[in-house]
Amino acid sequence: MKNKAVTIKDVARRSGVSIATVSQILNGNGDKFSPTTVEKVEAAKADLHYEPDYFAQRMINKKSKTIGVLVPDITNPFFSELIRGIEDVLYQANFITMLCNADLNEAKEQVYLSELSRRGVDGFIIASSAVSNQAITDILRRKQHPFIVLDQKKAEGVSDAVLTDDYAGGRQAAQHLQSLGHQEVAVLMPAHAAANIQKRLAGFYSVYDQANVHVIATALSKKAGREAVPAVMATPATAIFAVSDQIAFGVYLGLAENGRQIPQDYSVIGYDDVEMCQYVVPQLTTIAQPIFELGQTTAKQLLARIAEPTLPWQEQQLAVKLVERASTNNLK
Amino acid sequence: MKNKAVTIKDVARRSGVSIATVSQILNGNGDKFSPTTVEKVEAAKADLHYEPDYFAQRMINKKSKTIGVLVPDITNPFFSELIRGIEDVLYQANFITMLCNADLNEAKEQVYLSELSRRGVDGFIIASSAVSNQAITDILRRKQHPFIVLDQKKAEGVSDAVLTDDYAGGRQAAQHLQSLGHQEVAVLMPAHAAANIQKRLAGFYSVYDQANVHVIATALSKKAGREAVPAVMATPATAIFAVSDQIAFGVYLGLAENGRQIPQDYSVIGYDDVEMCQYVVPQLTTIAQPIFELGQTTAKQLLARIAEPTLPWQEQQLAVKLVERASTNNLK
DNA sequence: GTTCCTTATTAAAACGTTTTCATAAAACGT
DNA sequence: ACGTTTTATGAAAACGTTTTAATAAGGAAC
Repeated sequence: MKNKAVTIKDVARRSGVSIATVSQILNGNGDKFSPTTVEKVEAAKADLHYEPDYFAQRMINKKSKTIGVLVPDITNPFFSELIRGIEDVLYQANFITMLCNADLNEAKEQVYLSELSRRGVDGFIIASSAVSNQAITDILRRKQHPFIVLDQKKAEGVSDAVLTDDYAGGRQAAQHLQSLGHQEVAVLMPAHAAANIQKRLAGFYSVYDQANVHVIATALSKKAGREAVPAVMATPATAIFAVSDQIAFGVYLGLAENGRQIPQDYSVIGYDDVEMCQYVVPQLTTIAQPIFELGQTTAKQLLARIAEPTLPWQEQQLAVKLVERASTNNLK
Repeated sequence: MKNKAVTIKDVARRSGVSIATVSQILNGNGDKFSPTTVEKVEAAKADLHYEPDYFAQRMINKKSKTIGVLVPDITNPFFSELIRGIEDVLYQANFITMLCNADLNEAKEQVYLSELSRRGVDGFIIASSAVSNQAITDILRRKQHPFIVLDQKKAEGVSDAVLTDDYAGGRQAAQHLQSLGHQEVAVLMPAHAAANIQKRLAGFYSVYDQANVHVIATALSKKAGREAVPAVMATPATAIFAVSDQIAFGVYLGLAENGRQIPQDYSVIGYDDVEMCQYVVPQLTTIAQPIFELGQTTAKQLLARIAEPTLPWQEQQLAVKLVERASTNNLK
């Protein structure tokens, strides 16, 4: 606590010029000054280890080259992969990303959102589904923060969005199972699922008749997947569509505990294509979302909006595709 | 962009008092003012949706109630669980945590570190092993930022630290394998491992003779674990000690690809006890680190240091324990 | 040698707060 | 009615920058 921070005044004093001169030179306008002056200032800066005070700077330049990312749960590999994609483009654009883990806690989400806002981030990426529209509207819109909501579309024409084609994903899963000869199938998904997950079910219904699909309410976790197994076994289903790989991993355990084999007794298909799918035995057939690319696209779009705030709202949709591995069995 | 931010002046004007009065009242010193004044100010604040400018405040109050957390790879479940623990205590203490993912990239790490520093975080938790001592010394120490390095001890008596008992962990793994009758065992770990991982090996050697352990250089990833399998099979080992669960998961796949069964052909034991261990088939026997608690302890210690910067450096060590599941086989 | 550009530099204002100190008004004691 | 204390409020300084407009000094032009 002894070193009182070195300020621009110290640099000015040591190099025998005014603070205005120091500021100019240090901000790249050095060509307007004589070489000797420039050199003196540079030297003084180096000697003193001077670093401009961030807060003082921000009082003038309102921009911070930072963007805030809000995710519901960092533990979920989907989000960690997503973040990788986001960081990939943000870092290259010299933005730094501040990540907040809302931890499935809406209050926390609010706190982080307003905190990031106060700290002058230049924009937000919100992957957290719990954020109520109200919170978004209140905080983000009033402060006119550029933001982009990811992986779900709450309201039309009111913000940018990047989505994946959930309907097609659900449809492909269904088509795959049907082509394998499964007549009755169980779908594992949350009771009050976000819009994107609802669409997966809708896509599924475009192939299977409602009478032949058994929807079982399951949270988006391994634990919930495991616990859903008895309910599945109470139906005539021979195949299971889990709307997230996490659920599917839980199902693996649940099935094993009940002495059932994958894919002989049950075919299972997941959703997301998290890295772990390849390491589980048998390897998990799943609907692959381009997670990394989703992050990249989102970040790019946010950057575009920051650069050009008056652009019309834009909505992008990324394709998904079936990745066939070893967890589904042909009944024919 | 039309609404120029509302400042304290606007509030003062609207409520017919001075800005000093507004500031006092809004900072909880309202009892020094007449009730009517207080009420006018509160009303004006509400009407105008006034929020004090963060940067202006920070120019005065140097504290930010934020701590920066640097991790090497958010994708790794070990770190995501750790972060959960950290956030758990930080959030309760009304601190907000800013997470930066160094992405195994040392340059990125440096950038984030200095960026967080500039932004006036009150302290750091550094779980990122790539940070060179040099960087820590330069940035953190010069600025006198409280910080704590996690999961490794680079230098003695130079900072706080929280560790787990890696030596005991390695030892327990070895004892378990030995008690099962394994004579020759393979250890999968990085060639230039961090200090904590080296200790696991040391602990292992306290049980097994060096001649009977076959160390195979393996990065800390699933992919690397998978690729290490042929090398393992070239040794007489009947058991595999992977220094992280990630590696062990890779080994599962690699063994399956080579037609070997766990635990009949090979016993495998992991390290960390990530949630996924329970979901893999067979369930993975592993050395459990108290990951969440590790995060909590670290955060608490940092908070203690911030509150009392002159405390002597403190070092805590947490216990680990063997969790026996289904991936190890008794040869006797 | 006066006028007029350049060129190199700086004084001062601004950013939006918090805090310290002074002051006016009211209340009190006598 | 007058000093004294208390209460309620505001003026101004400070935080550390960036930016704008002004100034001094040097040439060049005539």
